[in-house]
Amino acid sequence: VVPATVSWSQSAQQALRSAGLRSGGARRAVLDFLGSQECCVSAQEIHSGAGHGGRAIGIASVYRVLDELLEHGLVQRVDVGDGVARYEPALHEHHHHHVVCDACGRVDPFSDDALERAIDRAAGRLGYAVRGHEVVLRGRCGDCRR
Amino acid sequence: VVPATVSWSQSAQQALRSAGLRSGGARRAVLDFLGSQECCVSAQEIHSGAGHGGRAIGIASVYRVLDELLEHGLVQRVDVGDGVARYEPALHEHHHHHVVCDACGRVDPFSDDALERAIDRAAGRLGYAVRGHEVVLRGRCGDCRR
DNA sequence: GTCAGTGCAAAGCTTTTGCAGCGCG
DNA sequence: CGCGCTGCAAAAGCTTTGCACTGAC
Repeated sequence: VVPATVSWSQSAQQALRSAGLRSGGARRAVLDFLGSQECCVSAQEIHSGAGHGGRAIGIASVYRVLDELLEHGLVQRVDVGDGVARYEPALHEHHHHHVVCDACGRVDPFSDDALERAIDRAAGRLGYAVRGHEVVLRGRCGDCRR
Repeated sequence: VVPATVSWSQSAQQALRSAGLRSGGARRAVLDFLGSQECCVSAQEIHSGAGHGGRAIGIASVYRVLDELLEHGLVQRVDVGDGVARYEPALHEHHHHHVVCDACGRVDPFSDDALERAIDRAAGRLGYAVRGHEVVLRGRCGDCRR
């Protein structure tokens, strides 16, 4: 699935450029890092994991880039209930949700087509123009059940 | 639906007592306030809305009581993505989820049986012992669509 | 009388904002 | 070569913790 992730950071960069935004080092570093991730990551993880040319980027830039990406619908914010916001690329081909372990904090992705259909049907019955959704399951992971 | 909410604060109080916890003024005030709410409320809202005998309760007590309630499964934590945690009584008869307006921040509850069934089925396929879940839809409410 | 519960104040975290300077287009 | 992007540092929330005191049992 490497091709898909690579193309996300590229198409995201293009989308921002089309929106009239310039491309600086910090933004490129955040895009590259996010595109290389399997699942959601926190702002702090992006901060320590992303860098350009050996130099670290400012934490403020991380939050600013994430804000832009959110506004353009290029990333999805994920809130698993531990007080830190996580973010992941909005890949429509690999749409998924998350299970969180109450004991160790581990987060795993999962996907389910029937669940998606049920959500779409429920969303249609509300007085909202629904544009996105998020499902979080909580429980104990295999390791913590022992 | 008043009877249901009244009984929640009472049964929650009883549950805590059974767990060997004492019953102080702050805890009773938080329980009464939570039981009287229609939907999820933030810790700050509980702090300003709950009081006992004309005296306000400390914000620290609010968080401590919420922690106990969470540990005993008596409240559900709700995270709609604005950075503040919200809480509501865990009423198994009135289980529901939330829609959030991206524009004005409004939060509305909704429920859907087919959605619940889809979640249960999906949860059964994971290597987790799933004990709870949360669904958040995002979009524009009727007022903000104009 | 003992010890959990409480309130206040201070500390800890995540996230936001102000501002001077660099660098993309 | 102007204006947006960046980094640093300070500020702003929300939430947690320490501590002395109150009050439930």
